Amino acid sequence: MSRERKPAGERREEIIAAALDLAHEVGPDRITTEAIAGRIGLTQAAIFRHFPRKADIWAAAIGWLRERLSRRWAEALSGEGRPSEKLRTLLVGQFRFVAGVPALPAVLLSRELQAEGGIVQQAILGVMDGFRVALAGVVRDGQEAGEIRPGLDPDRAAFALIAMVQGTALRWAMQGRAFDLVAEGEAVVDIALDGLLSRS
Amino acid sequence: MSRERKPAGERREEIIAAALDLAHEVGPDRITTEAIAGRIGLTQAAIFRHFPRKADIWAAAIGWLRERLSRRWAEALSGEGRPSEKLRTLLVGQFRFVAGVPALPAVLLSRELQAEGGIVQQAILGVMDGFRVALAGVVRDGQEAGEIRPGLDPDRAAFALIAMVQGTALRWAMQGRAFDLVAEGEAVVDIALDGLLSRS
DNA sequence: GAAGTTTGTTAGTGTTTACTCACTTTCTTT
DNA sequence: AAAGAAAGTGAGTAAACACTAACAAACTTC
Repeated sequence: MSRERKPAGERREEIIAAALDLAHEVGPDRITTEAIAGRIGLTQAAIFRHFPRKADIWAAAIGWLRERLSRRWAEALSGEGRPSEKLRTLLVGQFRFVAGVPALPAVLLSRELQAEGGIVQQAILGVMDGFRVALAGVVRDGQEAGEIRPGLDPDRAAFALIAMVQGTALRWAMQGRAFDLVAEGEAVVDIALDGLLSRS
Repeated sequence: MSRERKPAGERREEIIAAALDLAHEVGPDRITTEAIAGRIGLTQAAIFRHFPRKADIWAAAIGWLRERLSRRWAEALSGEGRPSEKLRTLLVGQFRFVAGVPALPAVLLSRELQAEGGIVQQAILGVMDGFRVALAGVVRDGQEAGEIRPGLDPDRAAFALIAMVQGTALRWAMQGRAFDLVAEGEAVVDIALDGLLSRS
């Protein structure tokens, strides 16, 4: 009495999407295989045909996020524009991404993905560190171009900027996504960048 | 065969402390009443003598945190010093607090405390908003004293500063508390405040 | 078009977990 | 010292959950 039958790749995507949706709605640690199955119209047991263990769903979801994030950064970095403009693009892009995957802040803190000996967690941290290095590079470019205050440690500045983005996303998550994250994010980024720029 | 017997108030404190410890160790949504009981040397059933439902433990824990946070802010605000110094004290104080209650970031995002119709969540948001208003006030003072750039919306600046603090705490939590939060926090705060100050 | 593979179902199983109940032991009050 | 309240124990229950096993129907391949 199978209602619908789809190729495995497609079903895996559906399962990952459902998991991320549910992470947003009920929290990453509250998701059951039953809920995932229900959302895409399958029985609970069918999930295990595609992911032998529940933790594998998280590993796959993280991989999915990782890929999209890296691609987005690469695009922004290879683009044209002055360093200060690039910085803004990169940071605002982060807000756009989080707005599209609202579960992200909660997922990052979830212990669910410390499964498999924290390998998944390590992968995330690696991606984030890549972003930090990229940001620091742009800050350095900006200093050489005379656009950004010279007496500033680029790495520290990158940490501060990332913290601002993530902190704003955290507040957004805590307030039940009650405000427009991208608009608020732009305002915050503008204040932060203003502080970093050389003043004439 | 009761090993030890303590007055209810004391036991409640112990339970709250154990819950916060465990939230740090295994994550807020992974805590079991069994684990709490084990940590303080009681049987699981004894927990329910002090908190009829598990969610009540969270409500109490949040109350505990709320009280300490408010007290800390009040002290910093009533102190002496120029506005920029007060800002620094307030922000660094936050890092000290989080370092002392490392579970905090994860607890804030946990769905566990959306129990009781989100009343607990509302309380948290209220406290945080109080902090934001206080910060904005100090920023305004700083502007009037000519210490802080005038063309700046104090409320926005307060949001940005809080985001920086919370974002740094988030990173600290994600990295398994692997660096000295207070030291890192001071560095980040210094960069942020530098950006806000009037330059001579 | 038969054989094999892939994707799904139904019906479980063992474990974990919040919570209850009847009873005991310690502390307090008079 | 007796009575009553407060704090704890031991044993259990129902529900929820990840995961399994045996079978069925749909695609693929030759």
